[in-house]
Amino acid sequence: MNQELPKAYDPSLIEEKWSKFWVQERIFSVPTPGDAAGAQPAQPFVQLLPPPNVTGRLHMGHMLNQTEMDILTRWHRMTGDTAVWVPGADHAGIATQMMVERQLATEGKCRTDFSREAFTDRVWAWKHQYGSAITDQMRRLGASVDWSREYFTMDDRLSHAVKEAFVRLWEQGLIYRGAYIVNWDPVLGTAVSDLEVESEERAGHLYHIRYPLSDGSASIVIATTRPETMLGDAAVAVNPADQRYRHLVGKTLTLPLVGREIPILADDWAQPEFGTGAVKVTPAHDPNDFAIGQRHQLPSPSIMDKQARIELEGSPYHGLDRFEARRRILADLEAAGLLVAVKDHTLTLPISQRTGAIIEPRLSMQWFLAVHKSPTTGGDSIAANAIAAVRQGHIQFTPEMYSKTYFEWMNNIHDWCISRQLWWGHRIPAWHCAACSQINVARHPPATCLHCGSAELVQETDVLDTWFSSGLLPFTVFNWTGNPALDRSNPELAAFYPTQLLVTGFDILFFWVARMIMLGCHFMLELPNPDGSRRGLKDAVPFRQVYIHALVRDADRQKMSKTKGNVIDPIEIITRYGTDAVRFTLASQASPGTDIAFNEGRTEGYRAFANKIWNAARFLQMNLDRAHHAGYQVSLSGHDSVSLELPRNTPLETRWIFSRLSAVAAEVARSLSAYRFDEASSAVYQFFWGEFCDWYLELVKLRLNFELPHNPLTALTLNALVSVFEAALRLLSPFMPFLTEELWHALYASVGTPSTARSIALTRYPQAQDFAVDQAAALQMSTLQDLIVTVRALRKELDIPEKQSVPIRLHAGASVAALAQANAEMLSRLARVSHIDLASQALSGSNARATPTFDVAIVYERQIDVPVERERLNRELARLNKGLESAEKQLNNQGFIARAPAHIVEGLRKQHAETLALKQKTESALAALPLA
RNA sequence: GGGCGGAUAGCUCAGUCGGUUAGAGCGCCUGCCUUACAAGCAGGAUGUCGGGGGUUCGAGUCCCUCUCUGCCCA
Repeated sequence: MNQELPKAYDPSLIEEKWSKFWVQERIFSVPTPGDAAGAQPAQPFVQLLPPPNVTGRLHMGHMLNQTEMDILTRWHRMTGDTAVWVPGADHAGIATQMMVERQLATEGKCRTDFSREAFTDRVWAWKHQYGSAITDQMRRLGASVDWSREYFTMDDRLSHAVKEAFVRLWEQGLIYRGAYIVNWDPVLGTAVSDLEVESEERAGHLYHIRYPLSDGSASIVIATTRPETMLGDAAVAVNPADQRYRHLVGKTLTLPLVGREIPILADDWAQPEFGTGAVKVTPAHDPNDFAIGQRHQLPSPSIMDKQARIELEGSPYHGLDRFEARRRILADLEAAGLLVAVKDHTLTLPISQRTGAIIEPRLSMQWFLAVHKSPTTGGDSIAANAIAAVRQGHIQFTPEMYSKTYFEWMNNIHDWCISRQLWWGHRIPAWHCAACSQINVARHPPATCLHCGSAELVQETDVLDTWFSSGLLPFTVFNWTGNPALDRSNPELAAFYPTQLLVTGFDILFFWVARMIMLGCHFMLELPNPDGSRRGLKDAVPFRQVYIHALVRDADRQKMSKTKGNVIDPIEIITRYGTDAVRFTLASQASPGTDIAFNEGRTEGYRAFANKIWNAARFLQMNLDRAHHAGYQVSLSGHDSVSLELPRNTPLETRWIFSRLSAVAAEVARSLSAYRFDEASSAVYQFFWGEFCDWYLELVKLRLNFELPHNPLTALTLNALVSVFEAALRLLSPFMPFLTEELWHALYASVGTPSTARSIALTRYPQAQDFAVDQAAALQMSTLQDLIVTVRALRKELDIPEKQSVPIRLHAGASVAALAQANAEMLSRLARVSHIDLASQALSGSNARATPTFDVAIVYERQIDVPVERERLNRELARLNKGLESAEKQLNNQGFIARAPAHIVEGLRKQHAETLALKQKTESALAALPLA
């Protein structure tokens, strides 16, 4: 042995070392497969890390996501799959631009002080300086990503692919430009998508304003919550069925303060019961009004600029902020006697997710992706394919209910506004011709207009929505070019597309997951399968499985938020407890569909678990040390060749522990394939602590005897011990990669053989079939455990000092009796039993306990606490009676006997008989209690 | 308003196809410094499965209904 392990587990001493080792040694790098036609890599297991914003800091959601992905990746890698986990970061247009603008603000500057190029240079500089913060944090989590494949969505390679995708969509007639009402964020000065808008209820007012008829004969009172928009009114609408206004339809009104004449028209949109039943129509500043305007061919005068200031040359309100304009207009209307009423009204305001500004619906020129239209090149629409891919089961959601959410959204999806009026992002590859005003969309800047030949071309200033580029990632990270010849011979696409799994939070189900499905199905349908056959939806999908994970909340189940101040910083908590303990905490609570209440108490518990394993390793180390001194040769032959044939003289506990190992391996595999991280981690925890440490290590102490130089039992046990521990470390390694890596190397060092791999992560994951299973031994061990636990409980009750050994009397069938006698050493060590007397009669009385398989009594003169014992027995009796009652009720039911399956009836009969026997014993024990 | 969930021990959650007396972790109580580990060991207590109704031989589990509660969309 080279180095002794410190007495207590200290994660800070080992974690940095291994996270550096994994990265520097490129342990998780997966080489590009040789060529597309060549041998496929084993079974691929490919995942994309949901790219964090380059501006981001690691939060608990990331940590949960990465823990789950890492457990699955390490597990698949160890089962022999080609596990590729691709990391990267998102340029996050809006967030990053805001970050840099804030930085400029501290220097007293703003974006418009710079040229576009100078500004984006600043953003790049920012990115180079701070942009790796989140990926640096990731390394501390032990995420086994392939860093050689790391990307940034603004890299040249990806930018090129984004441009290509845009041009192709344009060529297919799926991208159009037009003036539509969009959600305008006046702080950012850009359009944002519906998904980036949240709604908020606020107390406001409903203003009733009188609009006089142009002929002066009458007037109409309209109701509005946004009176300033009246400057852009194009009409007043009333419901065609509304008797109050029917006679006025077709007449014109004179718009107060403006003097423009506008028509009164009939439209179903006007609800008679809302306000006064008459609504103003402002097509350029309200999506519903825009629709009315389209139906009635109204003009749509725009009255606000990009900062939501009134933009109306010659008007007294020109240049005023929208809310200032509102106050002035209301005052002026009131002065003119036209403000009829002001009523309290709760209104739902659209709020920009990013800036918190009130969204101003604004008519503007934007670029859209048509999702319901078939491409001119043939095939189904983007939405149709995306729906079909899930409907036909090519993509499966876990939990399954998210597919409903997905369908709900996809079935109601609108064309996607993909343009943003930002400077940071992928610039739309379009050029406007100053001569003929036509648009030129091209892969390279055109010298002259394709339509009129003019050289007066101006490049489009808009950039693409960030989610457009991230929606392409499942194929662009594998070097998709859009060039059919190149893509057909691209070995990475051939080997790694579709990816197997996407693990992410529900918050980006629409933003990202749905967009990847839409764009993936659309583009990859064009590319033939690696074997040259035509690709169907089944293989065009970007991933086959989607696992939606839960939200990490605080210990009181509150959502973490900066304003509440309850945000748990993963790095801070890792520093205190170690990464492995935090990972295990998350895994142990991660079951599909359930939010995680992050409780530090549990993390403390799992740090104790890590410490427990650490100390088990020290125990092994100590014994290996002794073994070496005593001249024993211990072998740890290989991580994937545990002997399935145990030597004939293998003691019971070793037969048992191998059987358990096999069962736990099966359980972990079953759980992980169902994303039951909670069950998998609990199975490993239970095995390691509850079986390996609590029982096996204690029993092994009986067999390790270094007094005699060549005790075969000692030799055999030592070899089994290191094999089991080594396998258990492998079993645990996806959950606790740091600890297991350290101890695995230390174990090989202690044994004195070189380790069989550079990292435990590259060894074989324990499989059920790797270990000898001995059902008989398992059953015997379980009986002995019962006996030991029963004796311990009895001792406790009799208040026998822990160190004092006492004899027992045992009444049981011949095989159980023989088993106990044959393992008297075990009973002696674990239950301090000095001697076993067999009894031919059933044992009852205050020193005895009965179970279905045996009765046991302790020979000890001290009297028990009679009232306490009476209470316990009565409780026991009540429990047994309850069971009997329930069993008898069923057994007396003819319907049950006739209809229930035979094994159920048999089982119940057997149980009834056992319970009855126990009841009689309990009753006589009760009767035997002295009256006190 | 539309859609989707949830309610089981003090807390956080499991509970498979409806099947025998409903489980785990944490917490709590009692005893023990036992040569790997006090970050430990041993033992123990804890339930009207939200209320009501129905289906069934049998319901925590399936159906209806009510109450409370969370989320998404408009």
